[in-house]
Amino acid sequence: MSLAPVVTGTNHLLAALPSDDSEQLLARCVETELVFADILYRSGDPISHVYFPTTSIISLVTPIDSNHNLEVGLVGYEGMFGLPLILSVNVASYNAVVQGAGQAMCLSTSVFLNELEKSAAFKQELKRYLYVVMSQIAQTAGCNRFHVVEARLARWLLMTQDRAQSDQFHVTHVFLAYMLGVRRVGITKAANSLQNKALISYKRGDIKILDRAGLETASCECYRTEKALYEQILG
Amino acid sequence: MSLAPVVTGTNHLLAALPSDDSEQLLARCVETELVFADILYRSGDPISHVYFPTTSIISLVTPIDSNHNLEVGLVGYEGMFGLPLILSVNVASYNAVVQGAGQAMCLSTSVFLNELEKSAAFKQELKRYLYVVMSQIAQTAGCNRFHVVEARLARWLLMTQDRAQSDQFHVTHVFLAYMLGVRRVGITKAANSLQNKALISYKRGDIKILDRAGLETASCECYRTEKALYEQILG
DNA sequence: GCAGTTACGTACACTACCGTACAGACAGCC
DNA sequence: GGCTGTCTGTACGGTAGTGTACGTAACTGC
Repeated sequence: MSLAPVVTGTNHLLAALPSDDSEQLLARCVETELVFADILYRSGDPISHVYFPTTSIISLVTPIDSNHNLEVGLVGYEGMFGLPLILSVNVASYNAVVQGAGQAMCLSTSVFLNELEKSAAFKQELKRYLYVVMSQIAQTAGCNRFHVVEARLARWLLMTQDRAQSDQFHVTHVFLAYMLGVRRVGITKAANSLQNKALISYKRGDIKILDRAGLETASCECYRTEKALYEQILG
Repeated sequence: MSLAPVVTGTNHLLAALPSDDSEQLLARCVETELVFADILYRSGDPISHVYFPTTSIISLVTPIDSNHNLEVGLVGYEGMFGLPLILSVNVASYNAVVQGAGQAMCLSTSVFLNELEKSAAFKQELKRYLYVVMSQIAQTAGCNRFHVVEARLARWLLMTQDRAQSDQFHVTHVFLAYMLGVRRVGITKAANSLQNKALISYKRGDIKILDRAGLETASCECYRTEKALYEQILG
């Protein structure tokens, strides 16, 4: 999310710590490979491990009713999965789906809670991150309510590009439809439109961002709002 | 939210504390009258006071873009306003609008933070409440995305009835339209439909719940989901 | 008692999205 | 080459919602 150049393979929350705390913490982390489309947790599950993505991306998806799911957040190198633990609740509030394969730093719950008590800076950092996530969920809520599919798709692509740290990544229309809570056909139309405007190109799930600035124009203002909030609170 | 009878004029979060903590805290609270339609805070404002409603109701409304606002949460005697402070962030994430006039216990931020440090039970209670609110926001997000206006209206009326602790309260179609993020006319149609089914009656803003069970059937399952979560975490 | 304001009802053309169905295009595999 | 599964494009009727406009009823105040 930062505009500063990012070293691939680091997690911002961990990197922002004082070097003492950071070294101690990293020593206890296990670098883990997250596999595309894996479901790490389902809403209601007890949380046994937390994840700090470095090159991977995790989607937070909330089940609404028997027919519907909706993505409410995206976690990449700028964030973490396992926030309920900060609130002393050991229950996942959302489904956690691996949306982009890659690496993540992994800690067991007990070790994580231990480290949390040891480092005030760490705790502070994560509390602020939780605040940002709360705001983002609400923003996403409204975005899903008011904005058209094409704008939401553009926003999603931008957010994913930020976290993928690459201008191309793999994601099919079916997957996007699931995330945005629309029909696959709705994505096909919107994606086609973005492609006709030469903002993106795609072929069998391989999406490439061609014109980032244009995509920002095509997206709703939610993208900028979210980014600004992150900078304000954690920048 | 509890099914047990509720003494009007108490706040659940405060009442749930050990009697020592509770007495200490109540001694520092100032009972305040909240006026209908007052905006206590706007998103981004620094938080100078926190509120624990007893007979009042506060709506959390998130501004989405220049044309749209959306209610993401409802705070009555079961909750509080001022949660960001628990995360050490002194910035309101949402607009706080008085949706039901009445009393609330009020604390200045400094006193609140002080009390928070003094009582582990208080802190624990509020962290759990924050967890519930986070989940509810996501649920509301999806509800707004997938469910029809009539079902959402029914849910809103039920939630408000719980918090108003009365089967009648005052709210106009315009106000409801603002909260649910739809046209006023959309509310008129939905409300009319509920009235024709003899579930509610209304006249110039005075709404009366006639058939609670029927209203629960007419509402989406989100109402039950939310209630169940609250019981599970804070019951 | 009239005027102004507030609350609710109805009507109309329009749009985004839905559910479903079907067909073409491409990739991997035997 | 042909088969199979995956991914994308197109098509069609249906619906819940939009923006706008206008009308009516009820309460409020001078």
